[in-house]
Amino acid sequence: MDEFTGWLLDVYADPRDGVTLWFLDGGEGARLRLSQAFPITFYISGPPERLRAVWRFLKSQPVSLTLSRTQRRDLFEDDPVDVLAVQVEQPAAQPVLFRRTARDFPDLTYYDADLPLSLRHAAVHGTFPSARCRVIADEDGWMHEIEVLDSPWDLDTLAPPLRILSIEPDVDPSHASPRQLNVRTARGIAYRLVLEPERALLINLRAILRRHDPDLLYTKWGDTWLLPLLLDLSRRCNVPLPLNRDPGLGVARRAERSYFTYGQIIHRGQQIHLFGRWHVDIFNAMLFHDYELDGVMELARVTGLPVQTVARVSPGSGISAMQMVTALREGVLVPWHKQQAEYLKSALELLRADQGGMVYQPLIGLHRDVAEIDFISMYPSIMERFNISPETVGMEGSDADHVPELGIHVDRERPGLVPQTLKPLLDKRLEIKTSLATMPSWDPRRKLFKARASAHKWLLVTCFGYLGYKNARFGRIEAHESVTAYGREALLLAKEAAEDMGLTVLHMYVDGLWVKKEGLNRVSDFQSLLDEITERTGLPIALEGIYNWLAFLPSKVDPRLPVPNRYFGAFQDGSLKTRGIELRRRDTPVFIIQIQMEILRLLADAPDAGRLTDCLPEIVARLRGRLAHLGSYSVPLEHLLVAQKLSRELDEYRVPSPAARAVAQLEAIGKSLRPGQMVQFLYTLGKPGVVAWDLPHPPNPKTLDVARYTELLVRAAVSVLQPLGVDDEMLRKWLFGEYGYTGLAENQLFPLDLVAPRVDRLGVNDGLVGAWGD
DNA sequence: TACAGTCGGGG
DNA sequence: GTGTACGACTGTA
Repeated sequence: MDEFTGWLLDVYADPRDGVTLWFLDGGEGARLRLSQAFPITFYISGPPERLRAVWRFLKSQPVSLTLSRTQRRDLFEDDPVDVLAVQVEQPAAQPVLFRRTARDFPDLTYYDADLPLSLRHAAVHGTFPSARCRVIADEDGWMHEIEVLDSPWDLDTLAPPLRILSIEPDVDPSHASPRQLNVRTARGIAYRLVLEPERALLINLRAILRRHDPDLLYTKWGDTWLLPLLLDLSRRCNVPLPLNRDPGLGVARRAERSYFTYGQIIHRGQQIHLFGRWHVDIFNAMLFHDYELDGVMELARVTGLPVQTVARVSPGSGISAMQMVTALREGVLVPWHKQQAEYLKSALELLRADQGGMVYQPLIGLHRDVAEIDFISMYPSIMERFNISPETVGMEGSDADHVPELGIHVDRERPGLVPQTLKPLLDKRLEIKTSLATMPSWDPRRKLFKARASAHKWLLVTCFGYLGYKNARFGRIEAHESVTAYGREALLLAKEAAEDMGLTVLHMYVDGLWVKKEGLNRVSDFQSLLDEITERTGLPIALEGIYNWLAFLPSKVDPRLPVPNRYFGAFQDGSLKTRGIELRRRDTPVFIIQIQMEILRLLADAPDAGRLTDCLPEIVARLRGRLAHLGSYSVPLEHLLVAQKLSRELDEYRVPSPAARAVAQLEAIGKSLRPGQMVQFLYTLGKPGVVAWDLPHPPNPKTLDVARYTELLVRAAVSVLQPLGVDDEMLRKWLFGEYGYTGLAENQLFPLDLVAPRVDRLGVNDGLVGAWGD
């Protein structure tokens, strides 16, 4: 028997026997492959005669299994339910057996049937990717004991010394033909491998893989281009390529797909998963740019999902995974999730879709010294504090709480499944943020902590969608309604607190409010309000910042109407916050974004926030410069690209939108794009008015539709100058007239706290801002 | 003018 | 195998 301490890298069902676990030995640095017996149980309920039938069916299957009758707890039932327990000896055989059973007995109810193996292992042994473990194994490679030594909730953990090999082509393969691969180790050893001749490429790459034996292949376009290409070449040239570390297994491919979630279409390229080694394609990973590898590792630790999985899924699946582990540990049955795609709504979708969050009508115009106060992780905090969970809502009890507005009760006595899952997450996020607040800027851990905080943020943001959605395993509509009801109440309580202290509430939006009072403009001035709100609501709250100036914009359709989420402002530290304006949209060309940002920067850096109009001569001069650039075709074409996401197949477009015309050009040369993929194009003169990027011949800059880009520029400029009293006509005169900036008329000079004619205000509403008044 | 198509949101 | 918020805004016919 051998004992060692090391990091767990991976757990997967082995088609040969049991489960395979990979460890990084902390002592010698060896990578060890161990096996473990790990039988899997799933449960079936239904009428007795049907259970007898499925019993006979299962007995006839060529799978080693044990059947028994037992009772288990269904979260949605008061009493334990009678179930047939099916224990399958070989974990790799279970998914196949289950699919076959569900196909032949679709009328029965299945539990614990479709759970990722790593979650079952997490529930039984407390394991998670990169966990430090003490392991006892025999000479034949069978593990006899495993003890997890650290916790995913620890802040300071010893990270495994991973060997990382990054591979990327010299150019983006969807836009050009790569000629070589740049291969690098984390220690800085670099190789350049030309793609042809193919045999040489394979032999070189094989040597590199053997020499460095990486734990992680870190690629660009590895899922969608590189690994499929290498696998294909390897087969054709008959040169085996050890992409897997586990030599007995082939790589796992998952097909590309387009699917709907969060109200929009998403395209996922095909995926290549490896065994005994991770493959992460940073361009096929959702939100990767937000939290990078550190965030991926953190997601794997807290969710228990494999690294290769969390690198590619939305964090929402992570919350679902955590709930499943909680259920498994508590002995609660996990219902079979029939839909594979997740039709979830984010918090913001839900608050608009029905009885949702509080949305207020802001006071249009420019305001000074405004404080923004936000509830921290509002909806998760509410779930945790008020014990909101599918099984606690609607339950009367000795310690039941009354949900505001709804007239239903929430049982506070027994911690719910969802709050139980959320509590450590909320605690850890708070701990991370607290540490970051006191961590000096030079501390090397800052990057790691920031990435972790970002990963946690997304986990918490998406968890609300799972609670509310009826297709979620542990979803229940009353639970989600309770959360939004508590949320509205909290915001109203906060508003009352502010008004009781003599502040004006300019705006409220779901989990934040904007307040001001003459003479208050330091952080300490608002401390008593924060304390008061915390006191009244019991929820954590923070001062997002104090704006030197802040503008709430009117609707372009009806200038009398405010838009709840179209605003921008400059905080006292000089940073900007913008919502809803052109620079926030991903279909806005970089050229336009830069200009809008430049204007905002000038306004944010203005020495006197009370005289922002003093910036106008400089702004107009810069805009004229930009226009001259545009007119002389000296703006880089990349900066003029418009990128839009395809919402449908080309032949489903009923109107030839610019994006559709660009795709048609690409189709004509054999490049087809799937729904959910981005198409890039330039606006050009004449018909068809656009030219797709990625055509074989670069577009002629002289064909650019300068007038159209000018239009976009003026529009973006007016959006941000309008609160200073500059309208479209005025700006055009200054930009295209002989004299340039000629000044605002006396009566147009911007006064402090300029406010548009006041329209009626909206209090609590039904989530639909447009539903009030005429 | 009608309506088709795209966008955001969270920190 | 499934399903598609809602309001603001822009573009086409």
